[in-house]
Amino acid sequence: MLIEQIIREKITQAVHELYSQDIQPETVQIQGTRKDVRGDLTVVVFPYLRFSRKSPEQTAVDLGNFLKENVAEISDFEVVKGFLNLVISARYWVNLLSGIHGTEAYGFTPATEASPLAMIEYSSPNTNKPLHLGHIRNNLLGFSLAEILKANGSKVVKTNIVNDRGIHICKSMYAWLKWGEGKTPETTGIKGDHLVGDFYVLFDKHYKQEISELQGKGYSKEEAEQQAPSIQAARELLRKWEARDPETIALWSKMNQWVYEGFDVTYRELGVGFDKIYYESDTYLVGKEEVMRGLEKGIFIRKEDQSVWADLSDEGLDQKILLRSDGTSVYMTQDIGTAKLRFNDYPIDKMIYVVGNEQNYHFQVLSVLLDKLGFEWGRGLHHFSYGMVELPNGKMKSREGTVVDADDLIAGMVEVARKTSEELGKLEGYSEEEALDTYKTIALGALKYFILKVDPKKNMLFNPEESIDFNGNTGPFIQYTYARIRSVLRKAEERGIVTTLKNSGLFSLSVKEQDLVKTVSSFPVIVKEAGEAYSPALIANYVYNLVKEYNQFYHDHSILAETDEDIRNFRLVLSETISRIVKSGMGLLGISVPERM
RNA sequence: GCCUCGGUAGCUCAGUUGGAUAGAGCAACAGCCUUCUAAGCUGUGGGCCAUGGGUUCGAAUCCCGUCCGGGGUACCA
Repeated sequence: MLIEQIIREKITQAVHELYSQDIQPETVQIQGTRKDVRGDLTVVVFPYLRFSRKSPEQTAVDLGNFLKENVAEISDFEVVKGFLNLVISARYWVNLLSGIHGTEAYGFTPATEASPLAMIEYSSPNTNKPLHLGHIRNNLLGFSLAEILKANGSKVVKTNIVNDRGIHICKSMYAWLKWGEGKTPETTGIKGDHLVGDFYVLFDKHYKQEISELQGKGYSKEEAEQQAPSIQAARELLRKWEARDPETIALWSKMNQWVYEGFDVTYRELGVGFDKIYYESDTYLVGKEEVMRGLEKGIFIRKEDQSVWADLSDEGLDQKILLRSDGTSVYMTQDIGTAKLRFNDYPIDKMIYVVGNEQNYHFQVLSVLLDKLGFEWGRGLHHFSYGMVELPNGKMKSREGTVVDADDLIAGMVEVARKTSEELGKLEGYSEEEALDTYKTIALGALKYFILKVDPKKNMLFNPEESIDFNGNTGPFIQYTYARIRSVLRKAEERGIVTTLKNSGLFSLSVKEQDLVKTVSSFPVIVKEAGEAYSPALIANYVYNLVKEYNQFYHDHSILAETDEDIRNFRLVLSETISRIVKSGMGLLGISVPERM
């Protein structure tokens, strides 16, 4: 049993015996003792003053004496300012570490047959342009969240809804037909998603030009936007697509395929993936059917112009459009259809949407709409809402060209990792392939950690001028510490050191060593909290703190020294345990750790 | 206007269910490579936790007001 639990129960008992009051063990407040004060754990005694009718100091002394007599692991206590600081015996810490060291996948709860199934939707790109930094945050959060939920004993299906139809892709198609000269990713050597994105930009360029020309001829802005030949042509393509015109469908398939091949490369670089991919072209009609069903049942209303609406004013929300006056579907319609298909396909207990906070209102509405349509899981939807990535001059806007392209960013990071590594003279003796592999691991570690360490719900800032750091509170810092521990362990093995952890209780532990065991032992709590709060940032900051503590320890203590065998072994086991926690913690973030760097 | 999220060091961010003297990194300055990897470690400076009230033994944390900023708010996705 953990020492905290023992203390809780004994404090409960003490309050009962000394002050004749019954309290709940869970309510006993225990926290780590401040670094500058003697002790390991601290009990807050203020809540018991009204029972004891004594000063905080006297109450703390009473309880301290009781604990010291009744708990073997408590070797001493000290009272400072009414806080009861308990000193825990070295024997306890050694036992604790030994237990952790012997536990497979410490802190992880494997899923069983009976485990709930969570479906996580993330990424969800449009097929008209390449992925950018905003998508990276989405992808990393989604993937990490899946890993965290798995670690907490959940079955997980990762899914992606690809927004593959609509006017946006028709714009790229039109531009390609008109100015593409038959270019393909093969003939140009350009990654498919970028090539299609280039035509999207090209479309926009011509479109804008046409608008200004029309405005010069006396058209209003709105008229010009409607009348421009390019947009007319794109709309015509959309009509043909919806009419299943074979030629249009073929072109659509071809260009989307280019994009998917491009996306796959980026996904692979990021290390994310999906168990099931849905395409909007397959789901939007289902959504329409559902809306029509709702209309028949009288849940929705049709206005004079034939548009279909949901009136959610009794829910404190507005009216929401579900089908346009021309009968075409909107964003909401598609999400209804996609949700229905998913729940047909899987026994989903929890549906999680990883989508930016600009969609908060949308998901509030979606939840209510699904509920009204009679899906009992509607209310249970969870919108994992995250803040946007901002640039120093504000929001990323694709139309203004202020986006940070995902592929460019990754390539740049790898280049910096390579340079830094070469300057430091690391990785000597590694083959070129091994080295490149490590550079990628470090680069992606830096990028992923940079994004995941921030509280998901907050907006975050990315400054492209200052490339992502490799020093300090960063992924590479954590990876570096891991690599160094692995190096120590390799050396120990070379020297034939066999580590058996003795608990003679004859040696004492430094404060740092106790702190490290304490921090390590709280890993399961952090994993659980991260799962409940859906927050990879909790894991990231925990791992950083652990590694920071270890680094300080590393410089103060010799691990391989032939001093006292028991102490040396304790330190080796401690190091090994920490390396394992670091590896699994980083694994929850989708960050791998190199054996050398 | 209404809804919603945020405001902590010059900058980027932490801050457990309300707990002791507010925590890191970056940037600046001063040290530390002959031991296990210096992508590191140690030290110095840097704070009205936006602001005014309230709740209580105790508030960056909870409640109310104000100011500033982001996002959303009926036919974009």
